[in-house]
Amino acid sequence: MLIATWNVNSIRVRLPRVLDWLREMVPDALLLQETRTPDEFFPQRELQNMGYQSLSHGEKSYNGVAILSRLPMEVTELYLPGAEDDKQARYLEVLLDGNVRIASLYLPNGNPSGSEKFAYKINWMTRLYEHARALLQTGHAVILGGDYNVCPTDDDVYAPEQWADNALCRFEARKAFQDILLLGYCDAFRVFHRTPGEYTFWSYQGGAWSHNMGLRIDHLLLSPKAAERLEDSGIDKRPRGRARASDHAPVWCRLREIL
DNA sequence: ATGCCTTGCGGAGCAAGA
Repeated sequence: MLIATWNVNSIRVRLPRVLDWLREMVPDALLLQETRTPDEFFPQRELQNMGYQSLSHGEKSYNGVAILSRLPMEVTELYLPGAEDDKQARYLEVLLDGNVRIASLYLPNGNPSGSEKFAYKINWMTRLYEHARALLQTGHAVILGGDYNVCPTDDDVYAPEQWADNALCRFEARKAFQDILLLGYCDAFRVFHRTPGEYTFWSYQGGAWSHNMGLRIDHLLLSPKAAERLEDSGIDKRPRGRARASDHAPVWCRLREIL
C-alpha cells in the first residue's frame, strides 16, 4: 500500500502535475494540502477519470486539504477535534479500506514567532497531540500525514542558525512535534534515511531549489500498528524540478498489506 | 534581512506563504 502527502499550493494550478504524478507512482492514497479551493471547484471529475475518488475540505483562497484514493474511504473527522470555533480548513481524516485511519493535515505556519499566529500554531499542535493519542485507542493503523510546518531538528534545515528563531524551527514547535513521537508515532522518512540535507520544501525565491536550500517540513507519522507494516519511504524530488512546480515535493511510504 | 517568487482576488497592488 503506497501512501503519499503533497502540499500542492493550489490544486487548480497544479492539477496537471498531480495527474502526472498519479500516473507515475499510482499511490493508493494521496493526501493534499493547500488546495486553496472551495469544495465545489475541486477537480473531482478529472481525478475520477484517473481512477481516484476524492474528498475535499477546502475554503476560498487559503488552506484546504483533500484525500485522493483508489480504495474505498469514509470520512471520520472533518475538523481537528478540540476547538468548536476553529473553522480553518486544515484537517480531514478518513478510514481507508476499512482498516487504516489516514489524516491529511495542514499545520499553521505560525510566523512571526511570539505572535497570535504562533500561539494558534502551538494550540493546534496541542489539539493534534490529544487527538493522536485518542486515535491510538481505535485499534486501527494510523497515518497522520501532511505539511507540519515544523523542521524536527537542525538536520532538516539548510541554514539552522538563520532559521533558529523562525516558527518552523522554534523550540516550542519542535517540542510539540517530539511529544507526538513520544506517544509512539514514528517519522516514516527517518526510519530509512538518516542523513541531513533531505528536504521537502524549497522556496520559489533566490534560487533555493537549484542550491538545495530547503526545509523538511512535510511528514508522515505512523502509529505502531502502521509502523510495523512499514517497508520503505522517501521524498520524490522530481516534481519540484518541473515546470509550474509546487514549492513542496511529495513524501511517500509503503506499507505491507495485512496478512 | 525576510520578500529576490507564486498564488488568489479582482481587475491594481496587497496578503500570505515558510
